[in-house]
Amino acid sequence: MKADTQAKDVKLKILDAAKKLFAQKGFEGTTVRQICDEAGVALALVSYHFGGKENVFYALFEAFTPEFLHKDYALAEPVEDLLSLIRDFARFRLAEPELINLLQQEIMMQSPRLDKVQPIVFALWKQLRAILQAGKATGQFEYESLKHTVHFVVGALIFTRNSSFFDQLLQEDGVQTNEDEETLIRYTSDFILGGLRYEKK
Amino acid sequence: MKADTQAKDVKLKILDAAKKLFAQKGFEGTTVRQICDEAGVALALVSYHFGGKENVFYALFEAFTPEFLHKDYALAEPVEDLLSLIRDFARFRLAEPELINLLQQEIMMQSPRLDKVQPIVFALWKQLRAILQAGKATGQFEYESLKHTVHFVVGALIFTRNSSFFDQLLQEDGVQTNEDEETLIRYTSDFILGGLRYEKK
DNA sequence: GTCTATACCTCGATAGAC
DNA sequence: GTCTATCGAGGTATAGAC
Repeated sequence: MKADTQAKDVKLKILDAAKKLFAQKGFEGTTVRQICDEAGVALALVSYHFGGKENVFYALFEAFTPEFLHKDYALAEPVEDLLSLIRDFARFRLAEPELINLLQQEIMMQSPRLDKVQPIVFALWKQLRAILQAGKATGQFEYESLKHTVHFVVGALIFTRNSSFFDQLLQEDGVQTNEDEETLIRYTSDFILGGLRYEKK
Repeated sequence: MKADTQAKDVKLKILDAAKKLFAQKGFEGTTVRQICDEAGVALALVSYHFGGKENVFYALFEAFTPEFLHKDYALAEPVEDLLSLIRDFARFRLAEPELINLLQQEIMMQSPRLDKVQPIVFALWKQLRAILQAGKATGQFEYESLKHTVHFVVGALIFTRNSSFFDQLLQEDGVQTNEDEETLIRYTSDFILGGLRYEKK
């Protein structure tokens, strides 16, 4: 019992460290040593608990995959559904920026590890795709290419991040830092709905 | 003379191979051996011609940086400027998808190599930022947060790519493959201008 | 379960023949 | 200028003490 608890703590410490480092330096750019140092545990424990660096990666997504990915949007109200999806995704991105970051890297480089993670992302994007189709059918959304529109929406959703790289360039305006979750969601929804030519009633 | 020509060929072969591999597997995930194999040259030549793997990376961006980044948009006509920028970027992305890919990876993971490449990207985004501001001043663009809007636009611009990862999911509709450059540019412009609530005259 | 010490491999870079 | 052979550093994974 006590042993189990200790093990869980260590596993969690490793996962947290790996999440941070993978996002920062990529999977290949991160060493097991760095992970264990960051976690404050011995080098051997990654292999002991996970069976290798690669399995840490997979465990990361199993542990942190959000529940909303399994949610089924009704498609009866495409606008409402899209707003829900934007909100769900924005919240996940705010809660787990490193995971989004890492995922985006892996997608970009078509990593071999993607095979196992693909279903998770696909679930979300298939829903987005269905919502966009439904919205076009009801005449509420206007676009020509479904494929490209999914790209645009995903791009807008995923790229909105607090990267110091950007902030260097972009901080120097209205100084509206510390905006809350709801504000960010509104900005995102406004832009995307505009891109879909949805007219607010 | 002949020696120079040969050297140039080898350097170019290495750059091409590195471009492809870096985009595919990331900088850290690519080995010098892989680069040389892909280029069909001996292992030692990366060090001989470039002085190390890291310098191959920098040479890549010096060699392939597009001229339009140095273009100055007039800002008298924000809509026209934005359309030009979208067009310029889309063309670059179609011509050099690997470079965009690699750049995005590096940005995501805030790589130490970014310091030397940062100015290139900043040049473009600063222009985008200025155009968005100008368009808001003339009342043609409508948005609340400049910072987030830049994010959205960049996201839409950068994420539109022919990735087999996406196509798996998205190929199965109108079967409008092989659309040309102009069509892609129109889709992108339509979405972004919509997001900015620009009303076509 | 956790640690240290180490085996074994592959990395980037270079020396030296051609 | 280009090659092969090799060095030293640093990678992952594991054996064995505690």
